Amino acid sequence: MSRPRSALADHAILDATLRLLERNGYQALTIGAIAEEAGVGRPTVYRRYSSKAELVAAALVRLTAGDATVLPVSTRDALLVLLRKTAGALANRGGMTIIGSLIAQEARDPGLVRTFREQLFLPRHAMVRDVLERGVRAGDVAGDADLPAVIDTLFGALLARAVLGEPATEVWLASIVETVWTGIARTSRAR
Amino acid sequence: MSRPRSALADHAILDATLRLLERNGYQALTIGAIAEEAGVGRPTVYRRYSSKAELVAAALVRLTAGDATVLPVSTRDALLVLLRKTAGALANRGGMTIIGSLIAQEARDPGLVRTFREQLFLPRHAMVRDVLERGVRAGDVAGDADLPAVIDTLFGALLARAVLGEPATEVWLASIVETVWTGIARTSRAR
DNA sequence: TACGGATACATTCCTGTAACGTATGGAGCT
DNA sequence: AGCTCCATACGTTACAGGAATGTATCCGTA
Repeated sequence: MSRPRSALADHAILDATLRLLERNGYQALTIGAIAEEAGVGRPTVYRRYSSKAELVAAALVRLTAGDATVLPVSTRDALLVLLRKTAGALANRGGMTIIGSLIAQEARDPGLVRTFREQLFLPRHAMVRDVLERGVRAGDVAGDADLPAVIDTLFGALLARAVLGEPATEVWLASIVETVWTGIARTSRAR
Repeated sequence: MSRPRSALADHAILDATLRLLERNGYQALTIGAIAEEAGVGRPTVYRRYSSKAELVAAALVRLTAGDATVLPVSTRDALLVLLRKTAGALANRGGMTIIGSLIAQEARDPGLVRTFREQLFLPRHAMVRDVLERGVRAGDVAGDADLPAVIDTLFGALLARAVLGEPATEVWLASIVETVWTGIARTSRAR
């Protein structure tokens, strides 16, 4: 009734959570460290979130932040743009640290992992799916192509690269799209 | 020089480490829990390994265990077999828990992550690469195909599927190989 | 003789809550 | 609009509880 929660503290806490999550992963995250990083008292954090999982779930939602990029008309170029964008999110910041530590949490806290998938993965999947479906209608993409499989290979390549610890360079991104686009079978490559 | 270390305890410790690693991930792993799971005193573990990282690194080496499967002559079938095998290793046991938790450890312990890559990833990559190169020589695979990119898409698809929390069914495996093999571009699919 | 299991120990870290005094902003009145 | 009031948030500090670490000690054993 008399003093509202500080929106500034709200923001600082979620921000600090994301920073530390990228740096050290979920398991190494502590409420105390978050409070310190946010320049906030520890009770202030406990006042808002009753558990680390709840706090992280709230922080993940902020990470979505749809940029709404304008995509090229060419299906292939659109795929490249989307892939490049995701690669940026994975590499610049400790994206793989977040993903890895959350996946490892699956057995102990399935709910958190579900939030993570819904917030970070499904939106991107949907975007690629839209592009592919548009491609099918436009005649760029074969009508019998298995779209979910294509999406898995494209995003998966990013994951594989990150797991190997090598950066997703522009050249590499191009060859991934090229590979998926064209296939590798001799007979299918009209050159 | 009078009493040798018990090889039985050696085995039990490494086994217990792997079991707990699959179940809870690296960060949640504790020396005490390992000792208990192995039915061994805690000092017995400390006597062999001076740190958790060292112990896990030793355990990862045991995980390699080359089966040396006989591969089909058809390049495409060989890829499917290799993929299926890796999918089994990823799903049956908490493979993704191990991978995720180790990747999240990259910032704090790069050495451990390196061991993990060398022990678990590079061997499998090499096998796929061999199959692909054989395919190129046999004329199955286009000579200008980007082999590293192909490997990334194949293994990556497994990772993507696991991150999404969906099982890698036989049908799904087939469509991944089909997709990478054939490509998705309309003009390149000779049907 | 050194290992093995059991137990004990000090140390360190995180948790979750409680207490304190300070600051802040909405409600209600003039 | 300007004022006072007061419930409540805030930061700091402190506390008890739990858990893991790494080492030490004991005694039985190969």
